[in-house]
Amino acid sequence: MRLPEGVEWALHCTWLLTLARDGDALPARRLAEFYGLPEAYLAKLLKALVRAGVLSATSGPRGGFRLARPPEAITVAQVVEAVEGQSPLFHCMEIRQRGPVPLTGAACRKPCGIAKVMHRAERAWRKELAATTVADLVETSGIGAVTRVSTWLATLPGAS
Amino acid sequence: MRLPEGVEWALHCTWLLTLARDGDALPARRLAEFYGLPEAYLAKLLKALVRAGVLSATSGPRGGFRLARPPEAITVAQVVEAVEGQSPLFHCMEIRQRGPVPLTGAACRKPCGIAKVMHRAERAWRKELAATTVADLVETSGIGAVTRVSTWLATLPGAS
DNA sequence: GAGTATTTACTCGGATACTCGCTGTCCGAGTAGGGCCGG
DNA sequence: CCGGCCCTACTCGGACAGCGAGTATCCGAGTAAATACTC
Repeated sequence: MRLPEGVEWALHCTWLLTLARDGDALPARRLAEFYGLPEAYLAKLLKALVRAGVLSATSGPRGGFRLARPPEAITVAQVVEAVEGQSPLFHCMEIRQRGPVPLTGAACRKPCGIAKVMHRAERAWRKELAATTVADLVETSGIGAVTRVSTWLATLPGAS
Repeated sequence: MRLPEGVEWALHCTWLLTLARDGDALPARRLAEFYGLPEAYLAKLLKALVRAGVLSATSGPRGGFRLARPPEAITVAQVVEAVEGQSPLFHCMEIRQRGPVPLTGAACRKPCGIAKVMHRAERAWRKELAATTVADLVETSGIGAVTRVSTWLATLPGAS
């Protein structure tokens, strides 16, 4: 099993938009160009981020995407959930209720031990993702990564 | 994204084999019957558990699967990895090295902040899975689940 | 009855199709900036 | 020169194909028990 690659793209783009939040909005065309990604599919992901309230979109010339909230209020978990949907990694199929001797009734009110462990692990995973904000990502970015973005932003047509 | 359903099946079967470890080996046919699962596909998963050293298989009449190690020495993480393969949930594609202004050289020796967060979260996930053994699952099982298995095992042809 | 060779039925093991979600793509609706015209 | 109108080009938004991992399945190799036969 593997997390969709789009999660990584969404995180990188959100990080980039944080660095550029004082300037104009960046269209999907530019973001895809910067990271060498397929434009149309990246637009699909950014759309999901807009629906989740992480980004805001502007149509028309000089339009594009920008952060909908300050980066301190955007966690990595929220970006992941925006792309992935909020479906849990583990969904118990209740196979204990199947077969010739099904276990049903009051015995199944509580999840089984396997589901408990999987859910506990998933909570630990999400907790770590929620503990880091996009602002934290920017702060811990290497100086090389930041200057790389600044240099590229300066080459854009609408650079101030 | 969703974990494969086979992970759940493998965990339930390992748990069941722990309860039955004093008796005969259980063939995939019986396990699939008990949980109402497709026999051939379950056999494929059990095969993976054998390759991982979690189960041992015996061919021929009265053959089947049993635990290869005491249940205290089998963690949930090992069962998950046996089925899933040990590929990580998040694999950084290094998109920072792509595009018109690639970031290459010494700046990419260390993983980016996004990869760090994802890896940290994944370690937390695996740590929780490794903290629980199959023996723990049996101990915390409800009495209903245990009696259900005992009742069913008694109906088997080779029941002692 | 005991031992042995044979038969038999049952098991795992690997190789082979099918299905759904992630990936990738397209065109249409909407918007805002720029250009043109008239006053 | 200034204001208003129109046009254009650019953006997002939703709907439509392609591929790979997961799902499902089959048949062959191997084994151990049960059987039949012989002594």
